[in-house]
Amino acid sequence: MPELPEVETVRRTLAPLVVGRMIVGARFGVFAGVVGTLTPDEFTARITGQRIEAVGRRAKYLFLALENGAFLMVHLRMTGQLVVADRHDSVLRFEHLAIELTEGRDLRFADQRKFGRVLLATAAEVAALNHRLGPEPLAPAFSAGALGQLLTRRPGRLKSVLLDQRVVAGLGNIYVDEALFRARLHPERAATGLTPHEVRRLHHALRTSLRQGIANRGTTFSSFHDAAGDAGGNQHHLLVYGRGRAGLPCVRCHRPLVRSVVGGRGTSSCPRCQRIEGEPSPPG
DNA sequence: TGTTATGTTGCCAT
DNA sequence: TATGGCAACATAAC
Repeated sequence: MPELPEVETVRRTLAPLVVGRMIVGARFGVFAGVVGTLTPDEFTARITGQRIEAVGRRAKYLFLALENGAFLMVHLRMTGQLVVADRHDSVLRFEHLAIELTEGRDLRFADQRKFGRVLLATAAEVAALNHRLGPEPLAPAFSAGALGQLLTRRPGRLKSVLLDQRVVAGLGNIYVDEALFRARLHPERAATGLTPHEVRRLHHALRTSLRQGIANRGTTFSSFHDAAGDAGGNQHHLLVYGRGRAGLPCVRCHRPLVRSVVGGRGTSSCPRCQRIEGEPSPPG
């Protein structure tokens, strides 16, 4: 679930709940590997006493800036959740870490599949990660021309290239499928073969899909919740994602959507509106 | 009850 | 070096 709009939704709900509060301790569940290679004691010792100064996002990463210049770098992967709760609230299902804050609050990290991580990172490590990632698709500098330049250098299928975080950062399976449908582009088109007009359509579609996701506070299928524990609403506004398997009708041409596998990822698309060759036909 | 799919990404082989 | 497949894990649905 957590792609750029979901992570941004967590950031927005988390920030007012933790910024300005100080870390006073930490508790661990059975999976201590959630913090990487540090032992629970090391992790706890290094963050205790630090005030949380800001909550930032880059791609699908969240960064909690600590006053000593270090960062707590969080990646939710598939099923990670970051929730603020009261100290005495019951342990969450799949809870691996509780960072204890002032005023009796906890920042809890839960993750059914144990892929997510809460890592303590230096500013240099954060800068290195930032350097490895492609541009933020909602940043003002991310123009259609910039997208076109990135795509011309990337062989491979369009969907796979868009999912590569080094090309554009923050896109995932949901929003790529949504954007490709909006742009009427087949996911298996060669990324280098788009016309300038198609690149402009894709650029607009990406930003529209992401902005809609944020406006709806993220897409919740099962596990995604914001830092206050609330589900998102964007699942009610998806055009194609998850709809190909059942062959639900295309909202544009009303013919059945199809499911395929592209780059190992389940993919929903409209075989009529998203053609591999040439311009798609008008609806009807 | 076994098989398959799931929002991500890093590793390994080619 | 770039790309594609798969594993990491737990669960739900078929």
